[in-house]
Amino acid sequence: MAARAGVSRATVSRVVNGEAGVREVLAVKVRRAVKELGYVPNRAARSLVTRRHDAVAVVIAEPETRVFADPFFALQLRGISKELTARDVQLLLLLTEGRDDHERVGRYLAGGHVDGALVFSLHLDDPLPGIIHGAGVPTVFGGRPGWAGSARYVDCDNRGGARQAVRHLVGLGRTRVAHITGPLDQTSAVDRLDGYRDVLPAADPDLVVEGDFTPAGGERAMRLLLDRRPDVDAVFAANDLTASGALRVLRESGRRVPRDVAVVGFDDMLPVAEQADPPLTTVRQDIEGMGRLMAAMLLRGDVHEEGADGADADAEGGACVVLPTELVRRESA
Amino acid sequence: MAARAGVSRATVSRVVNGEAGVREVLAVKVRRAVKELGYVPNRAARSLVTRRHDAVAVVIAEPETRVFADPFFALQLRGISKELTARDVQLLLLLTEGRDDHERVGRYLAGGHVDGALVFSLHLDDPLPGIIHGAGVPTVFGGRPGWAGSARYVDCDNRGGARQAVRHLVGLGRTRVAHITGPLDQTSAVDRLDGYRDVLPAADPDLVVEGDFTPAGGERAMRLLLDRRPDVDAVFAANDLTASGALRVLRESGRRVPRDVAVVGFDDMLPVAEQADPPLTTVRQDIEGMGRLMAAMLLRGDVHEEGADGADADAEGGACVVLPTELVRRESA
DNA sequence: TTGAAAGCGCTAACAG
DNA sequence: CTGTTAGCGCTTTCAA
Repeated sequence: MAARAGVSRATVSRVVNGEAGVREVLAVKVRRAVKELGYVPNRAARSLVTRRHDAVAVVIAEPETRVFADPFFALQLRGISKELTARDVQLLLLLTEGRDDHERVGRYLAGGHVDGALVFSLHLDDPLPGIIHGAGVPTVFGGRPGWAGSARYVDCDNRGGARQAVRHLVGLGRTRVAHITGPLDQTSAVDRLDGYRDVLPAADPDLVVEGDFTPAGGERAMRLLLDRRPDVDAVFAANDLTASGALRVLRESGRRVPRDVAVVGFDDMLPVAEQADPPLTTVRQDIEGMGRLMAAMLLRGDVHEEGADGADADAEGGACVVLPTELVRRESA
Repeated sequence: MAARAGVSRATVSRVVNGEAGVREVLAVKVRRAVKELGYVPNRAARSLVTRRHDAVAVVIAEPETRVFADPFFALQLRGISKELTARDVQLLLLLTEGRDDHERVGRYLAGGHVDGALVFSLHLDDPLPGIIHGAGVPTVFGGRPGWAGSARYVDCDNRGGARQAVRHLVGLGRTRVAHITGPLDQTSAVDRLDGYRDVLPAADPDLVVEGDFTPAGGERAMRLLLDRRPDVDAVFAANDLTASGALRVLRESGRRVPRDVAVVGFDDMLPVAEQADPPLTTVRQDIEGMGRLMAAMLLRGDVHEEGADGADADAEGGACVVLPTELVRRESA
């Protein structure tokens, strides 16, 4: 390689890594040789000396299958992938299920094989985040972690979004606004419930039923709700999947949406929200953007943009970023 | 490390890598030192000399968002992850969208940074598989690739499964059995259609409508079907998502399932099939098992089992494995 | 059975 | 600005 270009290995290295201070003549020669030889630097050798890896781990802690039914992670992953690709950083996927895996992941991360970790852990009592935190690897969490500490994370404004949803319902003149929550061992669900309470602090406790972010959970909750408060005239569902289940039950019960009962979801998961019957009014969050932001934050730099990305420019080392939400009006409310 | 155990680095290496021919006394010392120091071998240094990486790339070529609405990949990924974890092999995720990405991925794989690739590419005209094939990396495809060549792949018996479904419908006494296909630029969709035709070679062409594996596509197709053949008394939908869309339209049209129209799906995607109204009779395939098998096949070894895995033991270098399917009866047919 | 020594392919000081 | 030199941490001959 160096021979082919007629320069020293050091010079090749400088050109390949885009360092300044190489005469253009030589740089050209090197680049030509690179092309001709199809030269690709050996990452192992490089990271052996630089002590960087240009790789980050994405840890998804999910004992349940449920997650996979939800396009949520997939979208976030895609955002992460885009950002990492733009920076030529590799994405290592670590899927866990169960205790043993936690240790394994902890060991792996502590082993220093990656430059950082992006972790998703839904449940408040999950020990994994703690383990990872202890591993001493730079980490950014997806969604606000459950503890009080000072972890860096990216989340959407769950509470604010919930307020938007409920205010919209109230603005429609609805007076018996129910809320089907998510699983309350996840901060996103808790925050959305808090948002509901912000607007309706005096709501009848019977109007709040716990769901689990699935359509089946939404159905169950909606039945219970109808049972306890047949006069309910609006429902804020903790996510679109839940809303779709609720819609089904409302239809079965002979109620018209939005005339009899107005429904608002959360997420704006397109295939769900748009296909719902009627199409769902919901709170949009930029899931893919959150993914990009997580990666950018971990790697300390701005998001590599691809057009005007409204999201949020300032990813610089901030402790946490909370992305705004937006109410999307369709027909259900 | 070597010092701590009072032996040479060479000996440490031998113990760590489980090579035979080290006196047990020394081995014990080394293991103790490893534990005490929390020593983790440096993968970069190792792969620099061994020229292996203990890492495989999972390439998911998907220009569309659609994939992510389908838990299919997620499940397969999980299977892959399990198998790789059992072998202490890292999973690198490569998501692509668009031409540029294809080249990038090709270059990456050709660069020899991984020991192999597991690739998912849905569309027959996708250039990516060819590029990867040309990169000279050991590769196993998820699903039968569209070309005639000799690629290694793991798939389920789409055609046989379709036959099971259609025979079941025929066995129920249905005489006007329709088929809503998947997108016909994917082999799985084509194979399922072929299976339908195997059983019903003389079926009215009007009974076959193209869908796209989504609920929305299923709705559209079902409407068309009802329009063209209002007397249809059974539908074999190319997957569960499609079936769920069809069910909705059937309900709207006032038809009873299965009394008026029997419906069978494909995949046995639990959250979809079980939640459907009525619960879906469908063709089950072991998606997670396919993932495990892909990994096992790539790495040339049997599946690391975790209990009695009925799937298929013989992953040894075989050119391709086609997993059996099973009809699961619920209420829709 | 064990240790000494060489070197994987690269980058980072340091001279020149 | 460029080349020379010295390792990064590991495995692998080769001797002992």
